[in-house]
Amino acid sequence: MPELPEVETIVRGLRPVLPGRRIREAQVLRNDLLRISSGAFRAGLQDRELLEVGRRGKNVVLTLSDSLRLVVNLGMTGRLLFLSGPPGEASSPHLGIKLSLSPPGALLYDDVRRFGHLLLLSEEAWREESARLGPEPLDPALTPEDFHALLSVSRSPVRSWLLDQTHLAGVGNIYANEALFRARLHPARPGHTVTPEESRALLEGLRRVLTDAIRARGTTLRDYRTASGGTGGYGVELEVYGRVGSACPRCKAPVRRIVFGNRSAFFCPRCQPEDR
DNA sequence: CATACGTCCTGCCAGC
DNA sequence: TGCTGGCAGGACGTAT
Repeated sequence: MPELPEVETIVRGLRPVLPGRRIREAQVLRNDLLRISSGAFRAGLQDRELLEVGRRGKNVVLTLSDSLRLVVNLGMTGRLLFLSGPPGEASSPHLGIKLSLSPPGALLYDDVRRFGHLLLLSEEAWREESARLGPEPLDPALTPEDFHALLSVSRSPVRSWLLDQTHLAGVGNIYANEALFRARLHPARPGHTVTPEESRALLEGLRRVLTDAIRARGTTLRDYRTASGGTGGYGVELEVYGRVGSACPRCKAPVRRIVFGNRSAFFCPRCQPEDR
């Protein structure tokens, strides 16, 4: 899916265009993207103003009038697209939700696999949801000491730990693997064996990778698009993710792929030795 | 409680 | 050419 850099890119694309617009009408073409009835969803959005656009972890958070929150989680293949001007026949085969806006424009949610979902929550309900997520990796308030304290109480492989949104919010498989490469940590290292120095390097690597990816407007492997429909350019900068067999950019050893936790992990066996 | 694994869904691509 | 199996950025539910 869209991970933190992709969601942040979408948010930055929507921020200049959504606030100041009102939802004239909501259409639900795919019911299973919602956890409430489409009638309740449509009624809840109708005539609400769009006030703010934010992000928490991998969620796009739209603040509406009456402090309601429309929270969009894009799953693996979700797209959130803004169309300006009068509603054209913006038809995609997997269009799930369409919000018609005034002044004229539209916000579309499109999702091939439909692993994503949209929530319409009160301010209080959103606060509770948000509290279940871990800290934001780019928040300067998260210190290396905090980070190590969180990681070092887990017996999970560090790659799995990074993917757990209750530990840290926003990291997915691409950037977890890239950060581990930069920190020279084997993806299967149990969290509690990671030293303070190593976890400092991991947090630094993670922050560098995430900020570089935001600068490139994210990684488009296949489905991800920015809010205006563009692609992300970070794919060419990936050092290990998806690069089985190609030369490690540091030492030229062939990149390996292993599977655990039902996900692929990519790493350099020489730069990221399992034992230490 | 923490951790591990299968599952949801569709599409694409390599290999036969 | 056409089919089949494997794989995909996520996250939830269930089992242990």
